[in-house]
Amino acid sequence: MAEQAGLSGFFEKYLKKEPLFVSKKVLQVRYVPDTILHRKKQIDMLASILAPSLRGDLPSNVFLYGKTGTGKTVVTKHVLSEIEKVGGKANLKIVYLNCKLKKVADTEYRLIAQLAREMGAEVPATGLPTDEVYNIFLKAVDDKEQLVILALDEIDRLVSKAGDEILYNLTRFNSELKNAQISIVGITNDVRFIENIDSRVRSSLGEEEMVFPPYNAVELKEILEDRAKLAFKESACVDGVIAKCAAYAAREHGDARRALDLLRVAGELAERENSETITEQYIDSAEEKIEKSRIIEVVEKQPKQSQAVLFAIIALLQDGETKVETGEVYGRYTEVCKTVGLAALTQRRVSDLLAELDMLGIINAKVVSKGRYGRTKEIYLALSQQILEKTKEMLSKSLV
DNA sequence: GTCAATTCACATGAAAGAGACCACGGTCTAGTG
DNA sequence: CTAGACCGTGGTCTCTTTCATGTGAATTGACGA
Repeated sequence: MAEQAGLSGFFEKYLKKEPLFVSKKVLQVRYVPDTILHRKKQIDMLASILAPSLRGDLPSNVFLYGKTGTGKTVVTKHVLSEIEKVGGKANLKIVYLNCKLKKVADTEYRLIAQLAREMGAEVPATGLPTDEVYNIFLKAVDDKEQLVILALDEIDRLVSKAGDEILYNLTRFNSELKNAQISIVGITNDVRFIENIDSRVRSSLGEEEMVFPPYNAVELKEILEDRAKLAFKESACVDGVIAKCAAYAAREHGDARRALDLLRVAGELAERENSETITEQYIDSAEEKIEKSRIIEVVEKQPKQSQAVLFAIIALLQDGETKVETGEVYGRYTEVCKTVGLAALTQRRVSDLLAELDMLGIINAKVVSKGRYGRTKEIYLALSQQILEKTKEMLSKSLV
């Protein structure tokens, strides 16, 4: 009974309390703000490149470069939606696709299938030959006279998985279409992306190029202030909180997305603790929380084999070493497999799994040559002690 | 002492196989009028 | 007669294995000073 009273007391207090957030969605990744700060130049440029589409002329293909959280996606979405608004005529079709989305557009087949769906055709998830899907797509597009602007976000992911043939095919579309025309906006995080691409494709796809520089701390601060005004009730943020947030994110190559995440989580934490204001201390906890949940989530999603490899690494490193080598890991890994009842993979495969873990930022691996004693990867864990404990706990549970 | 050859312990690439999934078309089966 | 169940074929996708080739510097051994 006492517990219930406590609970209803809690709810009452919760209701009485004025929420910190006015609008949480302003801080979410998907949110496209009305005014985009510090990207005026890019917006103008992209707009002027794409403007011919309003008159029914084919715009040049564009390539946008920039690290994560530098506003590429936001700018693109913004410009495209403005174009859609102004040129609301039926002969302009705008498709935005994120190639990173698993199961949607991360292979050649899926991308084309998804595009075809966007154009109103029905395509099964699998089972058809790829060129068949191409035909369906072409037919759907060419159905009527129209201009299609294709925005492909994180296109580098697609190419790294599916090869650059697909880009070549995309550029070829226009010559096979009678009624419609297609213009492509490619967005990539990888600055060297275009260098590694077939030259035929390069010239036709990269007619125009734009680079998005990272935000610096001052710019980040202004962006955060702008959003915070909308997101929180007045005077929710203590002085210096936003600056700190910006500074944290600026350290990570000026990633605005991360800065916003940080602010949002800090707000949530503050709210949970019934704090009237967001103080700097919440930013610190938010930073840790984000990191922690990111790691745990990533590790959890790994396949069993990969988890076993990570487990082996952790086990080895807890034996007192600060670094381990591929060979040692493989040895330990086979033992882990034996005790857990998992079929052990070849060393070749494990080597790839290690590379993946490295990519995910869970371990740091660096190739070193030790002369006569061979060439190997030196592997360090990239986790703080606290996160490590949690990860290990999770792993041993999941591996049983 | 110097220099090129050797050697280690993997890294890195390419190709191909296995197994899960799925669409499509043909055949079989049972239910219906 | 027909709708639905049930194959077989042929396709994609992911994860692996197999086979090949690459690689950077410590070590070695030949050589000349």
